[in-house]
Amino acid sequence: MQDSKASKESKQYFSRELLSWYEQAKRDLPWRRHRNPYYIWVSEIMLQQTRVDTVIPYFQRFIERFPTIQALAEAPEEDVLKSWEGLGYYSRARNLQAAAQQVMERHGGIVPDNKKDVSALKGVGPYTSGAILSIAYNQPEPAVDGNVMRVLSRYFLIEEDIMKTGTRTLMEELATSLIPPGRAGDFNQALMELGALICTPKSPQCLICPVMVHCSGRLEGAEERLPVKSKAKPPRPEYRLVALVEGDGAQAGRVLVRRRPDTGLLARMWELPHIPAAAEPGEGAGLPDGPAMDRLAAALGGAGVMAAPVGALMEAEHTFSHIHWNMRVFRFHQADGLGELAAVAESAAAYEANGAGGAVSPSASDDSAEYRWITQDDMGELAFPNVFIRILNRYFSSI
DNA sequence: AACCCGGGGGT
DNA sequence: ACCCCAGGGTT
Repeated sequence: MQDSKASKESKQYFSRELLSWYEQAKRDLPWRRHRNPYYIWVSEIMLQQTRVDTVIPYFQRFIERFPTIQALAEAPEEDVLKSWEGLGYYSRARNLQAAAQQVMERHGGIVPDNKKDVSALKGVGPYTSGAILSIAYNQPEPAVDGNVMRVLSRYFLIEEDIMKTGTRTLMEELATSLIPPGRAGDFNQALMELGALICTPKSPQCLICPVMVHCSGRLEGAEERLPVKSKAKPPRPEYRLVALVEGDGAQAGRVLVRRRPDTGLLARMWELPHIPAAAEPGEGAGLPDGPAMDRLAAALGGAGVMAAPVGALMEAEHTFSHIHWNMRVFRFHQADGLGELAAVAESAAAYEANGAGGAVSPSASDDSAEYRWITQDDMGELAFPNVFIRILNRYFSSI
């Protein structure tokens, strides 16, 4: 094993000094105020890929709204998604509620305290199961996240690529061997706390680090170079045309939104209607405004909404880890006048005649999405990804 | 073990 | 522009 080079003394020193440092340095975080397994579970799900400072206000609102596992299990999914709005990775919210229902049905409303049952909860993987078992139940399970891999790779001078599965297994074994008897919860949190406060990705604060004198990475001058991490694939660009349709008549003052499908990217979130601009970047991305709006109008017509183009509104971007959306937003006005309807029908006909329709936009028959006309106030009840909140807020504040 | 999925904020 | 954040799930 890689860590066989590390002396027993070095490991004992590490665990002892780290724990001692944590006692006086630990932050006062909302989920640390009680040892409530539900709070710890919720916090660990929110903390997946998300910084502590971002999570704190979300955690407090979430616990106020869903104080118990039962309350969460019985809540409308819409409310749970709304409370997650802006945090990202929305499947975490849907999985968390599904898992709360699992806990109600299979475990009498009590977060299970064994690895098999905790790991079976939706959205709970190796890291989160270890975190729950150690922090909530003080069981000697490792909780290896990005912080822990950074700290361990530096202290023990581990050069393996942390993106590889085998490296995480190695880290889990090492982390387990470091847990002081009876102190699993504090020790795991201490590791992560050190990574968050001292052993940071860039410019680590080695001079105030409680374990500096035996840190192999520091002694080798390698702390800035570690951990070794292979680069991820760059996100692929996608170009999308977005419609902001202002309502007319009975819908005056409202904007058209739709709900995304039950599965896949941003599942069940609300958004402005949009269509792919082109298969090839450059072709449709540079489409002149007129043809772009014609294509959007035709797609809206396919969804049963007659709308006349007003003009370009703004551009927006949205980055996922694997996709980068380049969005051009166009303003439309709901058309119920005959003249406008004729114009829409004409552009739709031209669009279909060009044969551009089938591949890039839903036809009337298969666009089963749910559409709604909303006011700015209605945004308070529906969960939108941030990019659409930005667009909607810009629009509503401009009129 | 490799690969895919997936939002946002800090610097 | 780049980094990376208290990862999970599927194949």
